Amino acid sequence: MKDLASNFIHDIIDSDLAEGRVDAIHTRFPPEPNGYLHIGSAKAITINAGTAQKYGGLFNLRFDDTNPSKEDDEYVQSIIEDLRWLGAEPTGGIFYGSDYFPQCYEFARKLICDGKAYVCDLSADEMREYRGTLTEPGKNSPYRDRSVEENLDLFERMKNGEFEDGSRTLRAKIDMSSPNMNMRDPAIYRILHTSHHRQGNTWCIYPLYDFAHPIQDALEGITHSLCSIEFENHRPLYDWVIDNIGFEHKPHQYEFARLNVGYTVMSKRYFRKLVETGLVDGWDDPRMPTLCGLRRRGYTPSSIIEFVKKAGVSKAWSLVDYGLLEFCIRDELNQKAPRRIAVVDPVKVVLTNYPEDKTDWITLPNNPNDESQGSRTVPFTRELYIERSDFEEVPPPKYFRLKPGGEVRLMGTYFITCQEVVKDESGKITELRCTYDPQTFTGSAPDGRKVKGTIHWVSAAHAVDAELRLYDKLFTLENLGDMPEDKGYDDYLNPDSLRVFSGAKLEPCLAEAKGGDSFQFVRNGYFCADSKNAGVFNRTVTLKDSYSPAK
RNA sequence: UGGGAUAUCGCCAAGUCGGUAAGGCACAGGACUUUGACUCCUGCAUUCGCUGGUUCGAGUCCAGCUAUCCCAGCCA
Repeated sequence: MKDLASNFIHDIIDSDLAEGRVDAIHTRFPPEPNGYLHIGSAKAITINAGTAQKYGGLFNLRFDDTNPSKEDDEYVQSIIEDLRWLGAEPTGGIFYGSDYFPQCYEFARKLICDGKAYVCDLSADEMREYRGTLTEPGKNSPYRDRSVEENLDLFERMKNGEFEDGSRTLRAKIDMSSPNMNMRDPAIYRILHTSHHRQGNTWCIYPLYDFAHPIQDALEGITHSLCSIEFENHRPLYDWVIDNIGFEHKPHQYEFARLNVGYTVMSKRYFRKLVETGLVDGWDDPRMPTLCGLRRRGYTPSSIIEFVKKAGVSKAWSLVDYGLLEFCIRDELNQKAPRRIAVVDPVKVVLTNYPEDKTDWITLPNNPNDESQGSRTVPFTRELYIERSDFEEVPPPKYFRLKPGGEVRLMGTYFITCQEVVKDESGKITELRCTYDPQTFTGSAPDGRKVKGTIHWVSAAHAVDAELRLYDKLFTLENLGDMPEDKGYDDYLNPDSLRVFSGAKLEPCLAEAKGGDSFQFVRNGYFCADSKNAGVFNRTVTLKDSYSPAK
C-alpha cells in the first residue's frame, strides 16, 4: 500500500513520537462482521493500515463481534478476503473481540469489586426514563448502590444463564447527570441467549462496544485507535474504561470524518435490504459500492486506495464527488490496461471496393502509450461493424465522424467514404455502403488530404457476439442521507444503472478474456471480464460520450 | 446558555511562530492526436460561515453570532 498523504492524525503521531509518549505505532481496523466491506470501509482501512505502514508499525484486523444477533461467519470470511484484496495485510494479526470475553468478564468483576459497576434490574424502558434527556440530567438507578457481594453474585448468575434476556444489565457507575449521555451509567454487559458465530453457546452475556473496544485495543497494544467521528462522544467513556481497569498501556482514540460519496448509499443496513429484496444480485452486484461489487465492476485495489487518499482526511463532514472515484480508475487503467475494441451498438459497413474473400491482419498496439505492452493482430475484411453513434445521417456542426459522403479513418487502417445508406421499412439504418482508399493505410493520403475522425471497427465475420452490461450509479439522488428508512428504494434507483446490450460485437481476442481481466474500451470507457460470468463484459465506467450534440 | 464537533473555490483539501490563499477532481479555452481518450499549455477564491476587536499586517489571535453534523440502543 502506498503512503498515505500527511494529515492531522500524522501530526498527532509525530508529536507523540517526538515527545516519547509512544515508541512504535500500532493500529487496527475493527469491523463488525455484520455485512460486507464497502468503499467507506476502505477509508478506515487505508487510514489505519496506511498509518501503521508509514511509521513502520503494525496493523491488526480485529472483528468486533460482540453482538451475535447480527453477525455471521459469512461476513468474517468476506471481510478477510476483501481486506487482503485491497492489499491491507494485517501485519499485526487477525483477532476476534469475542476471544477476549473471558478477560472482559474478569475486568467487569474488577470494576464491580472497585465499586465502579453494578447490576441493574431496570428494564430497557425504565432505563431510558432514568437516563434523562439531552437537556435534563438523569437520575440514579435504585440498584446503583447494591453491595459488591450482591453485584458479584448477580453478575455471576447472569453469566450462568439464570436470568432472561433484558432482565438485567451490568452498568458502569459514572455520572447520571453528565452532559455526555454516554457517561450516564452506560450498560457494559447485557444478557443475550443467542448463539455466537464463533463462541457458540459459551456465553449468554455479552459486553457492549463501549466496554469491549477499549479493552481489545489495550490488550492488543494498540497505540492509536483511529475511528470515525460519530465515536467522538464515546471517547471519555473509552478513556474511563482504560483508566478504571487500570491498564498500563493506554491506547488513545482519534476520530476522522467518514467517507460519503455522491449518489451512493453507505450503510450496511441498506445494502442488506437491497440484497434481500432482490433489487441487486447480491453483495457483489457491480452496482453496489461494496468492495466486492467494485471489484466485479473493474475497480482495482490501488484505484480505490488512491481515491481515499485523494478525498483526504479531515474532521469536516463531506460528500465526495463520484467523479473522483471514476477519475482514479480511469487514470490507472489508462496507463496499465490493454486497449480492445468492442462495438456496443453495431451497424454494418460494407466496403464495396474491397475484395470479398480477402482478410488483412492489422497490427494494433495494445497500449499506444506503452510500447512494452506489445501489439496484437486484428482481422480486417470487406464487412465490418462500427458503432451506430459513429455515423450521423444529418450531422450536427463539428461532427468529425462518418456521415453521408464524408470520409473518416478506420482505426489502424484506411480512409473510408460513405457512399450509400441502406435502411429497412421502419427507417432504421441497417447498412452503410462505403468505399475505401487503398493508398491511405498509413493514415495519410498521397494527395495530402486529411481526415478529422478516426473510428473503431470489428470484422463482421470474426466478431464475437456478446451481451454487454453497462453499469452506472445505482442511485439517483445527490444526497442520499435523507432517504427515509421505511421507504422503498424505487424512487431512488437509477433506471439506467444497468443497461444490457445483447448484440454487441467484440474484437476476436476478447473471447479469450479471463475473469478479472480489465481492458480499456477504445473511445469511451473501460470494461472488465466479469469474474462470475465468463464471456459477459461490463463496461464499468461511463465516461463522457465522445460527442454530445446537445452541448 | 445540554454536551461534543465542524465551517477555506461547484466537490474534496493544504494552510508552521499572525505577513499578505498549495494541490487534486470538475469545468472552460487552446495545442497535439492511428481512441473527439490520453498528454500538453492556459484560465478558474482581492478571498477564507457572519459581525466586531487587537495589530503596521489575521484564514490564522480575541469576543459575539450563525449554520450543519453527532449523542437520549441492554447496536457498532
